[in-house]
Amino acid sequence: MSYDAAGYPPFAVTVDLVALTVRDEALQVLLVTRGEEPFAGVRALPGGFVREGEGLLAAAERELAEETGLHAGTGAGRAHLEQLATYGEPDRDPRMRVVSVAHLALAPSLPEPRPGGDAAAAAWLVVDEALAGPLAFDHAAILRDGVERARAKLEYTSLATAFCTPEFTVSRLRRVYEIVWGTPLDPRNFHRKVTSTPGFLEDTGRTVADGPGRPAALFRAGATTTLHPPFLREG
Amino acid sequence: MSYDAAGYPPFAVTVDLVALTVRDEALQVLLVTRGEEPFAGVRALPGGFVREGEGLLAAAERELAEETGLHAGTGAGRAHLEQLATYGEPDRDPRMRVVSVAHLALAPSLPEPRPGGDAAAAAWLVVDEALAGPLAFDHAAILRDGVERARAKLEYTSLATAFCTPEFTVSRLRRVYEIVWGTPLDPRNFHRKVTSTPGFLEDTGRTVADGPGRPAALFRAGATTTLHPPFLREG
DNA sequence: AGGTTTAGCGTCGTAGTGACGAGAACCCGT
DNA sequence: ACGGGTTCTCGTCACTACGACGCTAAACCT
Repeated sequence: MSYDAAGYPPFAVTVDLVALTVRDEALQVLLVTRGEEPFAGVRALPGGFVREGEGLLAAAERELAEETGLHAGTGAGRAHLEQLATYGEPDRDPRMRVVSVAHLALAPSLPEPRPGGDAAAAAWLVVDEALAGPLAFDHAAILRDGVERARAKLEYTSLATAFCTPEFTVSRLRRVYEIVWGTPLDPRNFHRKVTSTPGFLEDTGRTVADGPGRPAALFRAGATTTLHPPFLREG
Repeated sequence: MSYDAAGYPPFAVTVDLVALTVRDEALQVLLVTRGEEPFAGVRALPGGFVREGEGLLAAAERELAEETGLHAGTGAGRAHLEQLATYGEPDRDPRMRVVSVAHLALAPSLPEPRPGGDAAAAAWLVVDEALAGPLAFDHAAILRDGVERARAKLEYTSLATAFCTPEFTVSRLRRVYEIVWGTPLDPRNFHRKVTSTPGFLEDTGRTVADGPGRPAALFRAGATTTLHPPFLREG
């Protein structure tokens, strides 16, 4: 035991980011490739040390901006950001005792990420493929927890709109649900559900024609954050 | 900035406990009275430093056992324990940079807590009264988050049984819901709901007579952890 | 014995939802 | 121009879940 003078063991505290988006009809996660040991060359969640005088959410916002250029909040070019869980098993990092506060970020489809920051090449990967391959540290478990959190929150919150651009159609929102949940949904029942939930969608009055078929009405995210009644999976 | 040789600022990491129980027809929380500055004499959530080589959940289990004698897990004399959230604003502790991983513990009604451990006198307090008075650090926010987590999880999990003894009646379970949610529930509809949800309750075949009225059937918690469909508040 | 209290079952009306039909409004190929 | 394909949107029907509430069963109390 090497407690310091203050009577407590020192820890390193990091934030890791589970940044999810819906791209190319698939749920994708932002991963970096590690440049140094341990796990050199292995993919990992983006993250970094929390700085002195910096809050946990602020550190996650900084990491998100460094890796993607996105800022937290709601609105155009903004991503949803929330704390996910904290991982601190003693042996999760072979170098030292690290406690990692994982955060979940949800964003609309983006162009390629900027490979800036201290991280190596960052790229969006399909979640299933990312979980099939090796991930550094306990990041596979963190990613699974993040995906499950996102899936669960689609049920009882309006969080799916965080995967959409500021204005979107009902079918685009339905594709988000289908892709994140991995199950097909009836377009007519889905339309009835989301349009009849008060405060979920806000009509812009305009329509867009995208490919064949009747043009769809354009909506914005409404003020409601929690869905009553919820929108449950697997009847 | 005083980064150490390894290139990261050192943090103290603690676990704090939001231990809830239903006692005397009220939702109560375990609080200690601080013996030293800062906040000497002020009530606080029980907690302490995470030790070297000790996991976060293990540290929470240790704190829970020290303060209440309860052990985590399911079954007789066991409490439900899960991670709640992590609080790490730079100024939350005036002495040093502390990141606190809060945990939520739910337990059946217990005798008075053991005042052992390094903490001062520990006692169960009604949650509303605890929130009315001053609490140390950001513990009021942590307590609010813990109570809200418990209320939300009663909706879609069988967690209410964690507030009950291993064998209990339907009306006892209903009282748990009513007390935690703070709303009265129709006994007949509640009875229909919980007995018709497969896997929620397991009949022991026995009954107990408690006060006036027809004896009630005794149940155990079933294998189901998630409720389908959920049991929603405020229709 | 009769009143009170709680447990447990049943009934009725309504909201929510899955399955599905059908018209509306666009695209495209001929 | 016109018909076929595609998607959006509204509607119908049956079934389930649930809130409100009546009623009987089985204990306790005086």
